[in-house]
Amino acid sequence: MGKKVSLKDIATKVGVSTALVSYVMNGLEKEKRVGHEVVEKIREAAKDLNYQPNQIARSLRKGSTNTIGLIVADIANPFFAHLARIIEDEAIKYNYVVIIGSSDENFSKSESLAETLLNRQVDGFIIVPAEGCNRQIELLLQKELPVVLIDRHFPELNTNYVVLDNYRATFEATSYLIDKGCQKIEMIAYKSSLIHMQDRMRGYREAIMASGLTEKLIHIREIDYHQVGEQMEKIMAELKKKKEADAILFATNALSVAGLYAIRKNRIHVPDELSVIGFDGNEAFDFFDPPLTFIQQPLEEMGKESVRVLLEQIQGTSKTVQVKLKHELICRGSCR
Amino acid sequence: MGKKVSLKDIATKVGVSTALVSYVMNGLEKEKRVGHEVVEKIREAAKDLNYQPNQIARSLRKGSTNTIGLIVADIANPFFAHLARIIEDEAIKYNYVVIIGSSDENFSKSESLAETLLNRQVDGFIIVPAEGCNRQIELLLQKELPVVLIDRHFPELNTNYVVLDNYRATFEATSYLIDKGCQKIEMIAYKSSLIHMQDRMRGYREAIMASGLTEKLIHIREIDYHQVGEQMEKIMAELKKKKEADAILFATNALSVAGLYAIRKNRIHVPDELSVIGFDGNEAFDFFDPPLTFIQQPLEEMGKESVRVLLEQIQGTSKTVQVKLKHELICRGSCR
DNA sequence: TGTGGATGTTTAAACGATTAAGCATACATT
DNA sequence: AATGTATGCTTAATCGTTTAAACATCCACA
Repeated sequence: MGKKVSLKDIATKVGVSTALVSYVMNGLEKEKRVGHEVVEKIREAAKDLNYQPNQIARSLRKGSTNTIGLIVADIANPFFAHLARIIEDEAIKYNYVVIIGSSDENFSKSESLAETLLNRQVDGFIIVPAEGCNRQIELLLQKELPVVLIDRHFPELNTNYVVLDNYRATFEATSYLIDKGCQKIEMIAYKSSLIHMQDRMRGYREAIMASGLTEKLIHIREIDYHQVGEQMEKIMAELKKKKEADAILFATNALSVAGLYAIRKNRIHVPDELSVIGFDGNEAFDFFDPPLTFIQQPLEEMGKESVRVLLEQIQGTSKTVQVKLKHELICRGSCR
Repeated sequence: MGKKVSLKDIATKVGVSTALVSYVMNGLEKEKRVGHEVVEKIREAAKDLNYQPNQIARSLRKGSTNTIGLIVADIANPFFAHLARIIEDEAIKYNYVVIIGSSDENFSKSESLAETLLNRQVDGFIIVPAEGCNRQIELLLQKELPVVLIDRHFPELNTNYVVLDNYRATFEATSYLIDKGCQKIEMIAYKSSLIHMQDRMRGYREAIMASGLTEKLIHIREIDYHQVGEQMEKIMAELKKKKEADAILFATNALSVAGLYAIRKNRIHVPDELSVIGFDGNEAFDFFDPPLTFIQQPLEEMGKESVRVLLEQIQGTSKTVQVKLKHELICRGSCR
């Protein structure tokens, strides 16, 4: 491996100490009063030798790595992939690099990921926390590590977060269905104590109550994260047979997609037989027949904001930032 | 920030030198003949203090970071997102971490990404090279940096790569269309000199020739990467009007999706009016009506293999590994 | 002639780990 | 008693930066 060029090489070539070279490389030549000619020579030598600073050495010395650890549920999920891309682009603007890990909604995987990233001295975390991550997040906070939660948060923990106003999103989506004349609206959600899921359920529930419909019409199906396919299949088969619902509201992107598969398989006609609202944009929604009406999250804003907040924390603010963003209901043909 | 625990802290607590602690932490207690009791004490202290090695310091000293740099075209693209996930999972098994960057098919972005990653001393690269990256790849090779190209490669460069057998994929897909009775088959590809695109075109061309159809039926539309939407729109509108094609073969995932949008917008009926074959699996393909027939790449294999090859290179093999994987044609309703 | 302030440069410690080389002791062998 | 060797531990250099502190000139001014 053709030996890398170091500060020392430049110093030797120019005939000065490494300190001067370091100053010049960091643009401190004014402040540190480096002579004009020397500055020139160093610049030239650096160019000649094609010097590239060793970030590892720099990190060790400075105690910061300009690296962000990003933990998502699954980077293969388009929602998180898109978010990751936005975060990556935003981070690089500030000379930060992102290391991504997927937790699969599993808190012990999440913990071990965080440990790995910590050992690599990331300067801060952006985390989509899994169920049961409370303790892990608390530990990070105790160590005074900059953390921003995203997509979900823990109401009992005083953390920074950037999330959707989930309550409002499902409240409005449900109200929309009711306005369209739906009465027997079911919600399909994950079985999860996480606040984003709870809020989505609450929005649905309260929209029904607020509309004057009877409480008996509240019907939430909670699906296990690891058995989405099977359970969804069952639900849809049942719905088809018993015709006990006239609308469905899905609580996440993955659930929506799985639901659409099952709807199609059971030949349920949308929107005649069933009105449907999905969560998060997705190409699959566009090609479903009819195109799906869905709750759209402001991904761009969410990603950028989370980076902004994190960098602020890294810079050392003590104030906690909690952001709730507004959804947009994209109306298309899947509601009658 | 609650000061991190270092080797020194353990050494002090136990009353030995850091060398011994390092040996024990790295499981060299046998080889380096560390006393039994001391080993115990060190282990205990490490546990008590919850010692976590500082990877940065370790990297600086060892000259390797256990980090892989992954450069893809766009991590928000499901194809690359999925690939990234597989690579991430595989890498972590070997205690490697992955830093991902998106080049947007832009060679200068790709170069600056590589530089950023290099400064962070990644041990090797897995790269989906953009057009014009030849020079960049050559430079990396000159520096004897482990590199594995993926998805595409440069035939003039003797690099490691793991790619699809693209020629065969489109050859067989085209033959399949011909067998089904299609005669006026068009291919929609990117305008690109990259070998994967060229091979895909060649497969299409030669399949037509091989089938005895006239050369005049070869018709490839090359779309600019940055104007996919507009150009696709035009093409489909034209096809609809002039009815000069009875089948279409898309050359990539993104083109397929864009194409499907345009097909739908122009109310072209598949497969009656037009048979269609897409590239790479995608949820959108499933919900298109009818579900799309497509060329499926063995993503899992591609990702795992690329990591395997890269780690081999990092370990210091001199042999070059070039892998071509076989596609699978997933037949569904989009070809008459 | 000495004091003080610019100006320009070097020295050396530090970050936290790894590791070759050296030191000390105990014991066995001749 | 002298030598060899196995055992157990320490020392200190090293990786490539950063940066506080010290040092060395030069010039001005009283």
